[in-house]
Amino acid sequence: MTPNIPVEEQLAYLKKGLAELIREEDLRERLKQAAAKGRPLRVKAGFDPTAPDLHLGHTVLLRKMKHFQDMGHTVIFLIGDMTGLIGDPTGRNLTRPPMTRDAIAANAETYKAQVFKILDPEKTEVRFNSEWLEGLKWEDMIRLCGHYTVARVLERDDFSKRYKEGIPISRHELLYPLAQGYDSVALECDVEMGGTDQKFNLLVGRELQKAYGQPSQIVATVPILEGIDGVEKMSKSKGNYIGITEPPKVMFRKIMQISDELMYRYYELLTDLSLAEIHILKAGNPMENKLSLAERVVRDFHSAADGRDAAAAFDSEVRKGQIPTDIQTVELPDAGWRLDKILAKTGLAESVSDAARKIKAGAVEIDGVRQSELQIQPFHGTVTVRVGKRWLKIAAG
RNA sequence: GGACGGGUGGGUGAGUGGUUAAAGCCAACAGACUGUAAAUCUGUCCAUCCUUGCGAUGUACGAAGGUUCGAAUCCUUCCCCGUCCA
Repeated sequence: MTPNIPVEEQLAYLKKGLAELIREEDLRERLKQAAAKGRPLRVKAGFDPTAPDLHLGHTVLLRKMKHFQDMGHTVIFLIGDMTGLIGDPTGRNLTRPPMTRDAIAANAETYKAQVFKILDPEKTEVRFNSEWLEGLKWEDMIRLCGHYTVARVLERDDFSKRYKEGIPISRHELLYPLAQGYDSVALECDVEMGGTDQKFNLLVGRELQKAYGQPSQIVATVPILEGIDGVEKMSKSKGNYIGITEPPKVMFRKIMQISDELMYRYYELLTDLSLAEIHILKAGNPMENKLSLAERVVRDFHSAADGRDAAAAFDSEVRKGQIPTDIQTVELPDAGWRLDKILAKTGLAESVSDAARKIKAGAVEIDGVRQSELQIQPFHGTVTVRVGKRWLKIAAG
């Protein structure tokens, strides 16, 4: 049931941090109806089944979904197992192999474990779009396609760009927006959310719902979070992401790596601080602010204790240059006393060649002594090896 | 079905018979500097071997063959992609 929160108050809360809301009037109206009938709104957001590793970029959206839950509404976490077959438009022409039921189920579990760090499980429906898409017959498909023109699909920015540049577009990709729109029809969504890059697809949902005799959903987009490089959007394939299941220390360090400018953007999109509060922060010490952001993020996805520990570790290891306390120990592999081979075998370097390069570059230390030779003196007991920012204890047998 | 054009290293993208393991740029990785931020500068960026050398060997420019002392570069076949015409 919807708690009795005044509509205007809900609206203000939900609007905060949105990139765009189409249309505000409609949402107000819908909220009123919901309140009058005691029926929570159905708010959908779709996710790709092949990438269950969520990163901070996804959490911008999840946070907003949570806000709808806070207002008593129902959130539908939709896993696009059918649309996932269509694949990533920016990728090569590799057709995605159909996922097995088991794989999809496993991914779903992984998703749940992650999203419920933010979402309230009680107010979340987890659904799969194969539930309705799988059963569509040719006739249904034809009717569905009949509701949308090719020209309109090609209006989508990335399609038109690819088309102009002669980059292949396969026919099935054009189905993606329709399928996603149909999801809204099947679920009778009141609101659909997504990143700003999803705007086109979200709008298709509005049109299709109309075509199927339903009121058009409200579309709410959230800003796209830049990756830690500060340039491209955060994405796993670009390697500029911070995964929400990454260990506290890694998470912390990655945040410390971002530029000062990006830091405030992260404050805006990844914390509940108001714009006014962030504005005040900007007058303060950037280093302190960044440390505090890093700790805050770690706390959100791990625990307060983890946040403190990560902060302490950063302070001692990075700022004071002390040796980490949690270095793993491995047995000395059977590689003779050639340092390059030892590094390769223990995974400190990608290959023997890579190890040799790193040694030459002066990135390798044993017990604090920089190494420049491949051949090392035999040692007894355990030594501490550093390669760049990676540490490992190696125990001689 | 026809006529053209194209497929190069993680990504872009040069290179049309010979210091080309393949320019430049981006990413990445190290080092310096710093707030281990960013920016900047420097170096590295296929693998293996050792005698660590501007060393040797192997592998690499869609795939398979062929021509040549020598091919990413020429020829043949195949695969894939785009454009135009039907």
